[in-house]
Amino acid sequence: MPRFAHPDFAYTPLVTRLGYYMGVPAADISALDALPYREQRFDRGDVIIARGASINWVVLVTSGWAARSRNTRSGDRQIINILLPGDIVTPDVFVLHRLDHEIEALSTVTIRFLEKPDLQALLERAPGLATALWWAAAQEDSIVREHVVRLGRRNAIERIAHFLLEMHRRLMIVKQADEGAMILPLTQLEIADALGLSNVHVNKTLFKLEDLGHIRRQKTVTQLLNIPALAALCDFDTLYLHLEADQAVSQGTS
Amino acid sequence: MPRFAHPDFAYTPLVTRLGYYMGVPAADISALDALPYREQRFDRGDVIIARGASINWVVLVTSGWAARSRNTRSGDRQIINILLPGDIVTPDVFVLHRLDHEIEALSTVTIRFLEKPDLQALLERAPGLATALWWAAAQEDSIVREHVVRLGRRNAIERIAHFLLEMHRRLMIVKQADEGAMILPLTQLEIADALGLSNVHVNKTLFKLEDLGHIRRQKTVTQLLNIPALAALCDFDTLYLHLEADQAVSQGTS
DNA sequence: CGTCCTATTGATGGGGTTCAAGGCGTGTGG
DNA sequence: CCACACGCCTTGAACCCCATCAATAGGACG
Repeated sequence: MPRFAHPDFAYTPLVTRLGYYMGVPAADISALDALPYREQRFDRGDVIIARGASINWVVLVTSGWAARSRNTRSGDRQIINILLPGDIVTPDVFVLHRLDHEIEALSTVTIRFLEKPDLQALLERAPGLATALWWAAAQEDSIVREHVVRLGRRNAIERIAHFLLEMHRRLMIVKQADEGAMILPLTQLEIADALGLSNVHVNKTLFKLEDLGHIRRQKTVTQLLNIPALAALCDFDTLYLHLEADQAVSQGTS
Repeated sequence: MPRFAHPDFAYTPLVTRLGYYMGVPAADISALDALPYREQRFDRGDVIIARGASINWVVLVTSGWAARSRNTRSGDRQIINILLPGDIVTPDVFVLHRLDHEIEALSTVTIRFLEKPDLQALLERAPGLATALWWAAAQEDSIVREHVVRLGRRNAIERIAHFLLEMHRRLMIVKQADEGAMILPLTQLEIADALGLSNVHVNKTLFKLEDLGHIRRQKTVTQLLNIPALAALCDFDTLYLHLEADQAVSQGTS
């Protein structure tokens, strides 16, 4: 049974994550944790923000998993992006007045609400924080663009391999995963709704990945037994995560 | 043969587009046109910015069509978003140092390059412009999210209908389309690469839409003969375009 | 100890891909 | 000025990946 690194309790996950963006003083960034906030817990399945709702707070994920999702007329659901601890739920709250999609809890989550004026005042004092937050928002944009490629031009096994690798990388950034293992609190239906597949086919494809010896699953723990093989299988390239610290290590292939 | 509204020659398409964002003084916005710039023409098929290139300019589309795209190892291409006149090619140039996808010319395009410091200085003098540009960037994010839904949970005919409606709306915003017609300088292969389909199936599906009497095609001109029927077919809802001027008119359905 | 949700597995069918061939328009060079 | 090449469109045929349907098993929870 793999052990998981302890989260860095000194900081909120977002502050931990922003540390990946080089060139900004740590003091600027950690000032974010000093802002007054309200926190609320939601349970799996809860709608955190409804589609069409007006948004008036800066909203962050502090713990647990959530998702941006859309429900179609025919009853299908598409998960647009998974939101992990450290993700910004409402990056555009200063310019968009209504949310065009739904925010949904995928596990028990803690959501932090900041007052817009509070953050605005802080950003004027700490311009480095503004830059770092902008980077975080840009990173999510990039993740969504990669999701488009995943849905448009990869088959089921490639989509799932790519998805697992992305989740693992993103969890590592906020110190919520081990080198080769992570906790995935997702049902196969939720993976299916993220990847544009059916739950049945997700199930069969997960077994295919296990039979290949690339992953192992035990309850909510997913082990990545052979990350290079997984990356080769789906042409995974971390350029889109814009982790400058990585650039010396892994140069993009294609 | 439909006639097309004359573009508003007084302004750059981006300035025209930013006029859709209410509550910002027009003087702030039109100051954008006063910035010094360099413009360059590209021909269909040219790579405007290569994947992995470092980005040092604020880049805008002034005329013509371009695309964000990715090529997979197996030789497939996925078009992530179509860039029209008035679109911002590098919204994240101030925080990301390399482009994770390719910018490609889909027709003859004029690309405008602004110096980062020039724009930065202007934004300090005209904060309303900063807000409006942020809105434009947020609108593109939203369009990409909708693309995820389109790829993940819609079939071929719905994808194409939805795509045509989106292109028409976006062209209307920059005064490049008539009420019921537009010029689409795209090959069927390019539509296929945008929608995750094959060119063969795009061809057959376009005929299906014509047989239904919803569209008509003559060379590069595409007419939308029955927009309500098209919208009903694919569950098109403009909420994701965040056009405040529309909100009184069309409330979201689902 | 029933109930509900999730996981699992097999069978069937269809939407879309792939392969292949022909037509059409446009540009280019002899 | 014609011949040819090339890119794009069009159409048919065969196939396949994945959806759908259905039925069972396995927890978690009250």
